Amino acid sequence: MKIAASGRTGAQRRTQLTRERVVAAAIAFADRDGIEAISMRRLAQELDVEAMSLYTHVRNKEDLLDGMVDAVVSEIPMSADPPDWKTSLRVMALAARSVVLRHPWAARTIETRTAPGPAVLGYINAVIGILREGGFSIGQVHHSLHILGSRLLGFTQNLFDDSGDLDPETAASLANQLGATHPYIVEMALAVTHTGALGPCDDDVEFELALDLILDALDRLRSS
Amino acid sequence: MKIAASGRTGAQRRTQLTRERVVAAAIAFADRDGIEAISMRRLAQELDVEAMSLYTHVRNKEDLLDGMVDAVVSEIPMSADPPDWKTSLRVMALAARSVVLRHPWAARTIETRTAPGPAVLGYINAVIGILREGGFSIGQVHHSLHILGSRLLGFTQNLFDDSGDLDPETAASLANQLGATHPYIVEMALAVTHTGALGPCDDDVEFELALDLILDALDRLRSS
DNA sequence: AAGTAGACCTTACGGAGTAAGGATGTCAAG
DNA sequence: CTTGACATCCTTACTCCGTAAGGTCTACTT
Repeated sequence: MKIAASGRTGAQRRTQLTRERVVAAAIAFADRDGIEAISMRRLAQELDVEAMSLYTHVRNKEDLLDGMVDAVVSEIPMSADPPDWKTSLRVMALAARSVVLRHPWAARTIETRTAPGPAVLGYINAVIGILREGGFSIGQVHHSLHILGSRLLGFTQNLFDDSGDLDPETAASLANQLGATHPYIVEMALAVTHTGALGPCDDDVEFELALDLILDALDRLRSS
Repeated sequence: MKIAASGRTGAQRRTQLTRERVVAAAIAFADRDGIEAISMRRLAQELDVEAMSLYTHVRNKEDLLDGMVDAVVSEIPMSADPPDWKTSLRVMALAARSVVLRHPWAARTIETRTAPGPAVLGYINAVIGILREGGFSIGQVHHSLHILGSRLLGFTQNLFDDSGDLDPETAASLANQLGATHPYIVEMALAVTHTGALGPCDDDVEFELALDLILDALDRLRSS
């Protein structure tokens, strides 16, 4: 019996609420007032709606954050025809950085995500693809991802960590699904299993390898 | 008139609550149940005390987290007499990593801190000291910190960001205070000001420089 | 004995996320 | 035109959070 409820013709109150509109509003809100300003109630207010209505389009707040991150990542342009791997990667890293700088909350939020969305998968697939096409072996690509670290976003670290603990059945079906659109990710993921070409990822040796590469780089910086 | 309150002789209920005990309990709790399990109420329960009692020893929850991070950083051993800069840094990075791995919540929590505690300051001072003694110029040290990035903890990024926006007066007194114990930090901080030897830090060029160094490192990795 | 200071407790407030269920509108089948 | 399924949005209510305000108790000083 609220005025607002009876004064309009139901669903077309203004424009239909959708997941996209909710996520977009959340991003704009976070850009303006910071990520900690986002609560379901306040976001709802921003959309001229009650808090619980958001749950029609978003499973919960975590899901909302997932959506925000994925939307931001999808802003990163991907060059259609890449030159050599090095400039491709360079351009990509700079593009990613500029996008993340447009959304100051993004870097921190990305690091708290656990499941990658479609845009994130596409992005990672592209990165791996650049390296593979550039002549890197699977093992070298794996090392490279560890070395690049958060430099091209930050969620690459934990991406393949769980690939070991799902049964072979679902793993195979998942690989088939992804294989069509994200072949490089599947190749990488399959290599980083107990039975794969690389075996399970040993974070300790990866860290040491990356560290030594960087220390050598510092050495060269020193004598220049 | 509660039983718990009258059944003991006041302050020596078990052992006095102190900031150290509160922080230590919080760390143990977070190690066991994850950082998101920590609430003032639950932590108080863990210490057999009411929530508000914690505020006698901790300004607020942020202060508690600050304390936790600083305590963890203080666990990182620092070699008394360093050999060459490269192995010193290597040992330090590996030590830092092993400490952070003992506290899975630490990496993420560190990145949300804004003000460094004494242990963090000591740690950063030691890192800069290693590089300076190793023959790096101030500018080279600055670049190195950007390149190392989160590899030796993660909070180095934003440390000097605010050094520009405090008036010269307090800056000078602060420099004097710190100078005795943390000379390398002061040297670095003074260099990264508008009037300092390096001028204000341009994050964009720092990022590009670090990126290019890493891409070159990948290049060498590829042909090996 | 009286006063002071500090450690700890009680109560209470506003805000968070979200479970459960109700109202209202759209639309297809009878 | 009616009916009923379905989606969207709202209402209410619950538990938990951080912490402000003020009370009580103990130990120590004077």
